[in-house]
Amino acid sequence: MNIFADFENRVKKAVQPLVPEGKEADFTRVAVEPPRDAAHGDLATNAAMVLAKGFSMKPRDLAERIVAALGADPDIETVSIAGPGFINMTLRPAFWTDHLAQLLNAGRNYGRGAATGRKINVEYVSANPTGPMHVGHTRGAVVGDVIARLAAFAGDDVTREYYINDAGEQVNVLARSAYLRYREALGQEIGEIPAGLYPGDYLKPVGAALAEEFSDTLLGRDETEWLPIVRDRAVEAMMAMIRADLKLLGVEHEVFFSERTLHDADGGRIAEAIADLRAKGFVYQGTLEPPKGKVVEDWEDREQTLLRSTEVGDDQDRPLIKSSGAYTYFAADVAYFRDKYERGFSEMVYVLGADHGGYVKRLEAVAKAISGGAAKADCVLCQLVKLYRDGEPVKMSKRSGDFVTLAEVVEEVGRDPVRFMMLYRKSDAPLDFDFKKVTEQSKDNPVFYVQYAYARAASIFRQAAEAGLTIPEYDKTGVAALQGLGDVGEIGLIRKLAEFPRLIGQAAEAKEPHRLAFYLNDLAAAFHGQYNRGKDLPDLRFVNQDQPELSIARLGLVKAVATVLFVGLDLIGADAPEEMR
RNA sequence: GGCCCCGUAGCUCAGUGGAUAGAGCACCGGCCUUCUAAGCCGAUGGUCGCAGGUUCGAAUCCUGCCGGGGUCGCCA
Repeated sequence: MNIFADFENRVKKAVQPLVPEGKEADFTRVAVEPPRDAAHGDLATNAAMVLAKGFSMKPRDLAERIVAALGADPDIETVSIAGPGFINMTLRPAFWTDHLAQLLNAGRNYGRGAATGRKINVEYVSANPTGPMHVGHTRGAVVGDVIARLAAFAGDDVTREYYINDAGEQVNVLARSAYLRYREALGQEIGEIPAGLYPGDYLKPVGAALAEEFSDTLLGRDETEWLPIVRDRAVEAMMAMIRADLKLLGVEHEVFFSERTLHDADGGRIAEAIADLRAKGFVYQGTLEPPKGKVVEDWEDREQTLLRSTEVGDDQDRPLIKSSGAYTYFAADVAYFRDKYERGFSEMVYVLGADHGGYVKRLEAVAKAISGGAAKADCVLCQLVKLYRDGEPVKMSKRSGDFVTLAEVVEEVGRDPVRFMMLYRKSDAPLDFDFKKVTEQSKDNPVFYVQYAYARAASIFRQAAEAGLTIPEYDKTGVAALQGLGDVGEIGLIRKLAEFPRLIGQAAEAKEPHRLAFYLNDLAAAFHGQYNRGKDLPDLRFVNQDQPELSIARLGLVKAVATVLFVGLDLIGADAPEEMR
């Protein structure tokens, strides 16, 4: 179904007999791509340029022989050599209409990859369970979610995972904050929330629930007694809130992994991981250098248990056990990676905020140390989102707890614009999000533009139905009906559609979901463009009373566009509306 | 200071080894007394931060600079 992969194989077959005696062809760099300029044809390959040296031939000479071999391919209409040795192919119109029929037969499975057998784990969001999701978490949530959807669609076995940081000091702070609200719920005067505790109102219901459950029995007791109880209730409540927020965004994880389980039984899982690494020779006792070029007050040079991560690509060895004997946060990370590895994943994707860029190397190092290269860590960094309202920056103050929450954003503009716009930029570039612009109904707003393309297709079908036209099933017998398509814009649309399976593979492989958003915008533009051509040239209109057969063929094309738009929007997690309100 | 990300048209950005580097916006010029709803068509606009290198070929890969952002911990 991926015509580029298809023709890549045809090119390789054509080249195989041309391999000189005693030489071997290295096909790894051979590619078949859509040419930049449509005037160059439908497909282009660099095979002659890439292989010429190994064959001890001149690129153009080799190209001529490849061209001769490809000339026998019945799907190729013309094939020519251009520039330094490009081989340009133009396919027969029947190939395109046949491909269109295949697309229509595949329906919403068009572009879906065959099962790869690869198990990949995508960890994303993993926000601390200390409050509601704020807008800063949104990008990573959407990016991770769509990376997972793309990978699954491309054929991988995907698990979406959320790491709950429920073992550190911040959840103790949460517990103390909730305890204050508990006292408040019992009618005590608590005054200002002390600095260092979480001031948000969202803890009031937690306090009330505690008062309900325990009445005043937690009062007057030592913190060591009430803290674990309050902490468990508070973390649970925060996670319920976070899940609800994520659901508003359409984001769901299969696994919520508790950090604390790694620490249970005296840190059994962590101890196992360290023992494992120790057996592999990566663990030693020692001291670290203070960071250079940065003044660290009260630097203490104490001996700790360290991971020799520099051995596997890290900049610096990392502490596993503090001089106090406690495990570091990093040690839990190591145990967590090992847990994933033991669950059979060969690729761990981490979607992180850009401020975690420093973790990339150490995570990659952990992957090498634990798996010996059998599994890899793949980090995707998401830059900040800046909020605007009609061009003016939205002020946010973290200190006062006056941040914009994810729920507020979704409530104001809707799930679809949020999801789409979070992808309308490379992850590692900062993103501007304008509350006003993302809901504008104009060509400048890609969310609207793409959804409108789908709605327009639906509208065309409604008109066709009124005109008494129905779309047949485009199975093998229906191919003939499509052969009336031949206008340059129509073939252009089919070419654009044919790029979809390739794009899916590339976006999934590179973990770059923004490519899908841009592709959909391009496809929508091509579709709107063809539609608009019908304004000046009535012969090109999709529905044309005078030419019912041609109209039916064109409806097949519209159906194909609608199908790919639907699948693409679905992968982004946005609706494909039948009409715009 | 080390490491990571970014630098492409006036603006916002695509383009992860291919051909004459693209899109939207802005600006400019037409069309918009009609059909297929939320405009359409066209033109202008570039030392791809700089300098080397690898390659048949570099915005893309490597090295070094310049500029912007992030990061550095026995924190979580």
